[in-house]
Amino acid sequence: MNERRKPYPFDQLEPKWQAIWEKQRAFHATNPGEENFDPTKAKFYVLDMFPYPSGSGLHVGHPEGYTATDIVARYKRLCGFNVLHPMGWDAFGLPAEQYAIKTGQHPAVTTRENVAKFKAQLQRIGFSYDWEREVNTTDPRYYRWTQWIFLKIYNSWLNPATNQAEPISTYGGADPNSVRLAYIAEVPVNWCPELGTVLANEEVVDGKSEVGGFSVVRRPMRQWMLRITAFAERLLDELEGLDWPASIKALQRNWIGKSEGAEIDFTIQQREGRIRVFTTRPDTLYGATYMVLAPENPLVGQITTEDRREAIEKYRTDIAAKSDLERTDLAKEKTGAFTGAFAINPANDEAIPIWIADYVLMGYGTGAIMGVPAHDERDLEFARKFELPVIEVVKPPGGEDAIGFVGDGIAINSPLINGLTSGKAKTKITTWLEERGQGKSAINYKLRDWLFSRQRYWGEPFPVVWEEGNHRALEETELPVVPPPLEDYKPTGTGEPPLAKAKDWIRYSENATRETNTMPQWAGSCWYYLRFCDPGNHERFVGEEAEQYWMGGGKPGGVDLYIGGVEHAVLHLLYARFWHKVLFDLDYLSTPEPFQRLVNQGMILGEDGRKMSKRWGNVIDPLDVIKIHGADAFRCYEMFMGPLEQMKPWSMRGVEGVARFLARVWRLIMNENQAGEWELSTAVRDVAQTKAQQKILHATIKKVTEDIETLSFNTAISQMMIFVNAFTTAEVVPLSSMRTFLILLNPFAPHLSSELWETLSEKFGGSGQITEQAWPDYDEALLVTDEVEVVLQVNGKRRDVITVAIDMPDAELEKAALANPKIAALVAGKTIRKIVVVPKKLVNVVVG
RNA sequence: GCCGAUGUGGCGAAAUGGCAGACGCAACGGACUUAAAAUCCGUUUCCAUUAAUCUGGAGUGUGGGUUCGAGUCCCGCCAUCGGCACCA
Repeated sequence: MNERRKPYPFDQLEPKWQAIWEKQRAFHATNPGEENFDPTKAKFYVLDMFPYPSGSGLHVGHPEGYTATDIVARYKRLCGFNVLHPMGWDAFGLPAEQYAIKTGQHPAVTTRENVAKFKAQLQRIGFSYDWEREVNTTDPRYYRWTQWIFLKIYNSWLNPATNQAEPISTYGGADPNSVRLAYIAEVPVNWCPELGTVLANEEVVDGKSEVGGFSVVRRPMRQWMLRITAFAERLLDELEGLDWPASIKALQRNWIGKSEGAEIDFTIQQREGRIRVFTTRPDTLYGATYMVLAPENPLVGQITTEDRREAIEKYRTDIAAKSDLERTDLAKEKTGAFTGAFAINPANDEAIPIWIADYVLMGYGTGAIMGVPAHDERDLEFARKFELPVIEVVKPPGGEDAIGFVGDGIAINSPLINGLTSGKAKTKITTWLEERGQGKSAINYKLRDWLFSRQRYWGEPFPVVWEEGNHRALEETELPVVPPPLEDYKPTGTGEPPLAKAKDWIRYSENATRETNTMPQWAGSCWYYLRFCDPGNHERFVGEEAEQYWMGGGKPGGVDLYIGGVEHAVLHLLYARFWHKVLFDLDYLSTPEPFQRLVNQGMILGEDGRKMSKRWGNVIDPLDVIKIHGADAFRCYEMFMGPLEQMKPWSMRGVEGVARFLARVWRLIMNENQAGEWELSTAVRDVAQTKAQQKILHATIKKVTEDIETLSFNTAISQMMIFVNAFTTAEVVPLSSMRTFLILLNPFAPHLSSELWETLSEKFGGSGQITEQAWPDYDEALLVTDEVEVVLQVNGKRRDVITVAIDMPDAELEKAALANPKIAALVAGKTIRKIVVVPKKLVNVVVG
């Protein structure tokens, strides 16, 4: 009912300091060449994954990572670094467009409103972003350069000789379009006939459209593709040197999906031509008793015999009607059909039947496999279903059953390689095939080229026009290509993008029309970290000097710390690395990798332990928390909950606990007078610290410093609590202890510490705000005391503890232990086998 | 199935191979108060035992191992979570 009294006036001092910081440009990072730039300072670039500004505003998950980076940013500034800590908006996307379809309101308007809301929320939490560097991917001044980078990609190719992206002009072949890093291809997309539109994968749930639940089919359409597969090997290799979580590296490795093996050519019986298969187990070639083509493989029509044609066509039609989900259902039985044709196994010249089956995918390898049922689970299942022969060709090392054994062993029933281990057999058979022109070693990747076009309105238009059926890139001077205003954002229903409705806009010239597809949402986020280095540059996507300073400086270079959610583990982080490498090859960038150190914050669950969602009614709004406890308490609680990377449930009680801690800090320095006003406590005096106070202060400096470096914010806060607990009972609170402590607290609770710092300065003097101070050093010598507690053990079990001089020699410690009555009693009558002495820690007496 | 992560009090969690449970929440007891809130002080892993805050034992998912000593290192198993999934 009646509002509870605030434990300290955060509702006044927090907005006060936020206004001061903004007015003073306190967190503005200066670029080389800018006024006040200090070349003696080292740079530190700490970055958040910028958000999509949705209509519902922030939830408590967003500020978790943001608070972590803010603490690091504030800490590094106090340590004397020139810190780049920016924020922006990844604002192209579906919700704004769908809202536009419903209401007719232009997505730009919706976006502007949402951005304002997000920004106000972030500012209320007191993040120290350099707002002068704010970027928005939907701003023409931004996406002009997104389009410019597309032109660079379009006008490049990967030269196999150098394994680098080079301008297309260095390509000597006849058809440059066949090697461009951006190209056009007919690829299957998710087409929803009911909605009359193409859907992104994320909009398809269980084979149905997310909206309406209509069925979605695969349909080939003309699409822009980016040749990311050309960089597969480098994306894989250069992952190694990055300071990223092992799990994220594993996810990317898995996504790239490198497989080493061989391509083997099988001739077709009584017919011209060959069928090429990819296998990771060329050593099992003698066990290949049949061959399977993907149903969509174009060879199927050519090789099928007349008597089998009807059955094959029926099978292909059935498969085409199936959704991806039905097709990949692992629980279902294997299906397939015999083509009537036979292939010749190059190892033994035996004829083996050629089947088609949907367990072979057109999109991986060559769309054809050799069936080795004895040593592949899927092939075995298929062979059993259709009664095909099973020949064992690998003997397991452990003597288990050879049929169904998929590991490495010894080759058998394989004249050329009998007796060899699987590894050696692979090499030998591959060499043998190579000599006869029937195969070669090969590497395959699961990674596919990036489908880069969308049939959407609210995205970056392509800087491309079409002339007589050919695509042509625009000149850089023609950028930005701005989308036309539309009255109706609905999909056309024909599969043509909404931009196709803008008849005037499409007409580029007499005989050229504009590309009407737009880029996917990932485009803008592929390079935003570069734009932050120099957001106002009108001449270049990022100035050379700025790029070299922020991305090139420092030891490995790049973004020094990047924090964000795991959901971007593969897509955003892989796409951005890809673009970065293209630009690096083309000499626009200083480093081959964008993000040196990556950390994923764990998800924050609701108080009920479930994922926060409207459905469960367990969503926490940061502003509600801030209203009751203040932004500093909110920040500190987010960090105190547990390790940053870990998933953890929210607890309002927990917030109260942290708020109590901050109130204790306040009351350590402030006192409430008779009139109910806060004034500086008379206990705070400019006196020397006691030895004990000095020790705990230095222990706190050490712990907080180390914990910030390792992002262990929860234990840093614990230590500060210990510090405060130790001082609450003190009758005299030394000024110097408080000043140092406030600097340590500043990155965590910037408003409170700023206010208290100012109050102390008013009374005792002192220069500058807390944000202008230097991070304190600790003195290791002050941490040691004259005496230490040494644990006494018998056979590894703690029996007593004694206090001794810190420098007591081992021999004396041993003596003291044996003289201890408890130890003596336990040792009496037994043989002492050994005595382990750990100086300053323990003595362990081993008896037998 | 494959890959990855995680298992510690009533709860969130701490612990360079060296006193398991720091810090916080909750709970209980006390001080202050007419009362409550707030604040401050204390207790709080479990079992047994005790007048006791003594004392003894057990204890970090589970079974082994290495070690004077293991939450921590090694091997096997179980459970939970996340990702990928007919990728030849």
